[in-house]
Amino acid sequence: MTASTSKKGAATRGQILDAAETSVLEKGFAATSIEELIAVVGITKSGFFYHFKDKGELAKALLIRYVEREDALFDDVFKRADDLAGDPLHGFLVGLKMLSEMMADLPNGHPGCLIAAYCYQDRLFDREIRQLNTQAVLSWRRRFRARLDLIAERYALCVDVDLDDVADMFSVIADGAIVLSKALDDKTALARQILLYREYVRHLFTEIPRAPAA
Amino acid sequence: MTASTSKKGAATRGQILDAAETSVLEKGFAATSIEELIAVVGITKSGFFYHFKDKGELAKALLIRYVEREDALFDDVFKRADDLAGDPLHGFLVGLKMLSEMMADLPNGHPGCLIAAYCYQDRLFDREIRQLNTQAVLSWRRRFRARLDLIAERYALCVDVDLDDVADMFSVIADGAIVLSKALDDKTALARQILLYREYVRHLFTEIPRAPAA
DNA sequence: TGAAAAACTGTACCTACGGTGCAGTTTTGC
DNA sequence: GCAAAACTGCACCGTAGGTACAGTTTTTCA
Repeated sequence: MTASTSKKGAATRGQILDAAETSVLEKGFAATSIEELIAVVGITKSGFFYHFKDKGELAKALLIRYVEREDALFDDVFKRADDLAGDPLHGFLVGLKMLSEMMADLPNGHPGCLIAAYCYQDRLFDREIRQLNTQAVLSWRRRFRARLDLIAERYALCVDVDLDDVADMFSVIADGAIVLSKALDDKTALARQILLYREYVRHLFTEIPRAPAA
Repeated sequence: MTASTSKKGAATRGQILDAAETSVLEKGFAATSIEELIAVVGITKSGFFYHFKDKGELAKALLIRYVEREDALFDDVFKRADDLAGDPLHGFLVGLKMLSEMMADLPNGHPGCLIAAYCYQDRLFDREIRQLNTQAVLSWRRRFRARLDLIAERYALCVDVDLDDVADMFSVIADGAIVLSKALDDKTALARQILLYREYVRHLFTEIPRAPAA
C-alpha cells in the first residue's frame, strides 16, 4: 500500500504512527488531531497527507502495524517457551509466565490494546477496518485453540468447557486487565491477571494427567 | 448539581443521557457531538446547555448514572441469588449464572461498559471524572472481595491466590468479554465467559471443603 | 555525479463542531 | 395566575479535518 521506499520516508511514517498510537490510546481516535501529530513529529500538514491520504488510512495502518507486532510477540514468546519445555502444556504455562513477567516489567504499564480501543469507537471506522479487527481476534482464538488442542492430546480436560472459549479467555483477560490497570492506575494488574489465567489453564488440564510426564 | 426539578426537565435530561450513552459507546466521547444529541432528542443547543453547562458535565452525569445502575443491578441480582441459595458460595454461583443469563438475553448484545470506554479516552476527562472511574472499579473489588471472604469462611482455597485479584477478575472478564463480543459481533461471548469465571470460582473453593467453621 | 523519484513545504480555503452569551418565550407546578 | 423551570433563537468565535495544488528539498540509484 503506502510503502515508503526511502529510509527517511519510512522513518517519518513510523514516527507518525508512534505518535498516533499513543494519542489514540490516551484520547481516542476522534480526539487525536492531525495538527497534534505533525507538531510532535515536526512536519507540516502536507507532509502528513503525503503519507496518509486521510485519517482513515492512518487508522488502518495503525491497526495493521499493531496486529503484526502482537503476532510477532506471541510467535517469539511461545517459541522460546517451547524450547525450554518440550511438553505442550508446560510450554504454554512457561509462555504465559513469560508474558506475565514482560507485562510486569513495562515501566509505565501497558499502553493499551488498539483492538479494544477500536471496538469502543467502531462507528468511526469503515467495514474494512472492522473486519481487520475481527480477523485479528479470530487469529488469536485459532492460535490459542491450536495450542489447547495439542495439550488435550496428552491431558484430559477435568471440566466440560469449550476450548474456543478458553482460547478466547486469554484475549478477554488481557483486554479486561488492561482496562483494570488503567482505571486503578495499577501497573501490576495485568501481570497478575495473566497468572490467574495460567492457574486456570493448569487446573483444567492437570487434574487427570493421562501420560506419565513430569 | 443540575437537579431537574420538574418531571419534564428530568425526562429531557434522561433522553439526552440516553442518546449520549449510546453514542459514546459506539463512537467515543470526542466524536459524540452535541448537535447530534439535540437532533435525536429534539431540542435546541440552548436547551442542551440549560441541562449541562458543558460537555464535561455531560460526561460526569453519564458516568454517575451508569455506576448507579450497575450497582443497583448487582445488589438486585445477588440479593435474589442469596434468597435462592443460603450458602454464600452457592449464592455467588447462582448470581453469576443469573448474570450470565441476563447477558445472553440482551437482544442486541451488551452495549458496552462506560468505565472501559472512559479508560481508553481518559485524557479527555478531568481528575474528578477519572477518580469516579477509579472509585467505581474499587467498589466492585470490595463488593466481590467481601463475598469471597464470606465464602472463604466456610471453604478452603485449594490454590494460593490473592482474593483481591479473584474479585477484580470479574470486572476483568466482563470488560474483556464485552470487547470480544464487539470485535466478533458475537452476542453470546459475554455470557459464556461469565460462566468460565463461575467455573473458576467453583474450582477455587470446592476442592477441599472444610467441615466446621474455624 | 546528475537526473528522476521521493519526501516533503506553503498557502489558501471550506465546512463542522464545541462553546459562549444573552434576550425572549413557552411550559409546569403549586 | 404567577413564579420558576424549561426551554428557543440568534449571533459569534476558535479549532480542526480535509482538499487542492504549486513549489522545493532530499534521497536514491544507475
